[in-house]
Amino acid sequence: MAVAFHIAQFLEDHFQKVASSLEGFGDGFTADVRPTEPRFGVFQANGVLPYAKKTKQNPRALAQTLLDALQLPTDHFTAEIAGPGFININLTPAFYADWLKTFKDEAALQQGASHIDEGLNVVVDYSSPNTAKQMHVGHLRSMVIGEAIQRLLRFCGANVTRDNHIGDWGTQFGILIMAIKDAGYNLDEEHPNLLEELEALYKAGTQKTKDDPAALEQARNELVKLQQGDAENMQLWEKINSLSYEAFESIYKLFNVAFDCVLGESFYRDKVDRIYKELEETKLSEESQGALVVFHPEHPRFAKQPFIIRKSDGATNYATTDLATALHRLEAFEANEMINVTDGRQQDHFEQLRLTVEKWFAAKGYKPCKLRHVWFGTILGEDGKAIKTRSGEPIKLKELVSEAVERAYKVVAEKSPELTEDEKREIAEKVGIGAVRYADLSQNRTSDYTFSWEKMLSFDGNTAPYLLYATARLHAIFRKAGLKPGEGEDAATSFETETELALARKLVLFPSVLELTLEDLRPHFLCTYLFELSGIFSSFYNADKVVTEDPGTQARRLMLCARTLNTLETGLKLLGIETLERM
RNA sequence: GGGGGUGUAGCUUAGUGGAUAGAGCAGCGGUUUUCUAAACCGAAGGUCGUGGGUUCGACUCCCACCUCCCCCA
Repeated sequence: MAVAFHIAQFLEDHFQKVASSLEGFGDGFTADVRPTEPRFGVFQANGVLPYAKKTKQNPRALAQTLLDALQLPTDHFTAEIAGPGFININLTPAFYADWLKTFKDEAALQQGASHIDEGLNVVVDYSSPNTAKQMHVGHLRSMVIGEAIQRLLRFCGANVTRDNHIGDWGTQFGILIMAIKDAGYNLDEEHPNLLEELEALYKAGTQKTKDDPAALEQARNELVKLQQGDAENMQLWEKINSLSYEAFESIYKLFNVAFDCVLGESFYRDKVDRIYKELEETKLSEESQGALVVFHPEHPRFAKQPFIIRKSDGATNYATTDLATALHRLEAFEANEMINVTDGRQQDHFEQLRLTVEKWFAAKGYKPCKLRHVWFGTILGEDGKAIKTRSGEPIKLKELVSEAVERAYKVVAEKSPELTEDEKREIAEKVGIGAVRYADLSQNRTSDYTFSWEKMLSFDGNTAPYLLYATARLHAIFRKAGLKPGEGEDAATSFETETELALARKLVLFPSVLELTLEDLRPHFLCTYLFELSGIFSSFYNADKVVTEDPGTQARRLMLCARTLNTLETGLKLLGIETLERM
């Protein structure tokens, strides 16, 4: 019999199948198999309890009936009834060995996971900065969480389009173009700090429009000219955008992020007429106080609170562009799912968008598409308020990264002075950026979290350095043994010690964690798992010597090390974190 | 005013209706002639914001209230 990748799923299916032909069980029964605490076993089926209650049967007797009928292969599973009617399932050392031999490397894990989201065409919209501005700490979470999510989906078999929806068509361009012209600023010259300078110009321009009504008028004129396609303003706008894109790329390179599709809001500006036409003809939109809006009568709030798709002055807005974007994604990518990764303040907007798109697509007979808003909380400073620099500006990502790398470098230089300068630099970069990234991903995305250099760069606790250290130690074992991971396992004897079994147990739970992480697109579940795995490995490492006299013992421990390393590296890769062989 | 989020140990936090609420930091006590001690082991620390309710079982679901954050007018 082939070894199941997702053991909990396999057991669930098996329980269900057996129960369906069993007296005492009927339609409402679900076995509810899930990982449990080590002291109870590997998995626990809780479903008998509520079912017995519902059908007025004795839960323990019912559990016994089910257990008798299961006929699980005893060399692989042991099961027993506990407490009021839980069924605890344990795995045998032989099963662990079989599973670990089957799912031996990243390709095998991916193969196992690939059916989870097979056939799903999903567009993930993340990062999405505005041009003419530098990326700052407010852009961190969307980029980091979005990247992790798209990697997870891809790993699990989805056909993913990574879409960076750039804010390149805002009203800020009126002021900016005015300021550029006033200052005689030449975009064709070399500007090492271009975006900083544009930001300064924009700031000065904004102030000017506040002080001087003539300037405000001028800014409006520049915007109108741009929107009408004035050659000079278009050229300025294009230049600003292309230079902004270059700056974004340098950040993406640091964070190892790339996109399949990079389109600005401007791309959709000739596509909004169709939106108006279709929403009007399907009677989803209506005029309200001069604006074109969509109400959702079935919704407690959006029955009254309008989704404004054309303002009373005729201007389009985010809603219009987002609707056009949804249509484009449906038609260009045949998307069945669209994911937007933004902060939680936009929940209303995306809920209205979702409702509108669902009704609109249905009315037009388009293929239905699931819109998901993956939102996240705020990054707080140590004072408990949204993080800022001392002067009150958001922290630039560029500066955040240099500080992270610099801080990591200091630690590396102190802890591992024997490494070459190049090695220290490389380690500092991976540890620094990995730390920032992991700090963000390891917490529930819907919570706000407190940013702390000390905590994220600490080598204790649920941090990137701790996980990276575990991978470095694993590499060291193989280096010392003169083997590659995966080699030297043939003579493996049966897992024996408590720490070996604990490690094996954790390793086979990887698929359950993938499933959990994917369900709500919450990467912190994967982080918690990797942290726990590292902890169990560290205990094992401390208790059980790998390179040892007995060939059978050494072989089986090498196998555990190779799988732990593979799981850690695969998991970290899914989070977008680069791993190390030494640190 | 309406809505959303949040509240768990001194601090930062995890927790899928399931058994005795888990971690990490800080503080306390141990472990190294042994594959990286950036580690490991142990003890201590909790009326899970408050009050009700549903349930065999509630940090988890429902209702009310309170705190802080945010969104919409």
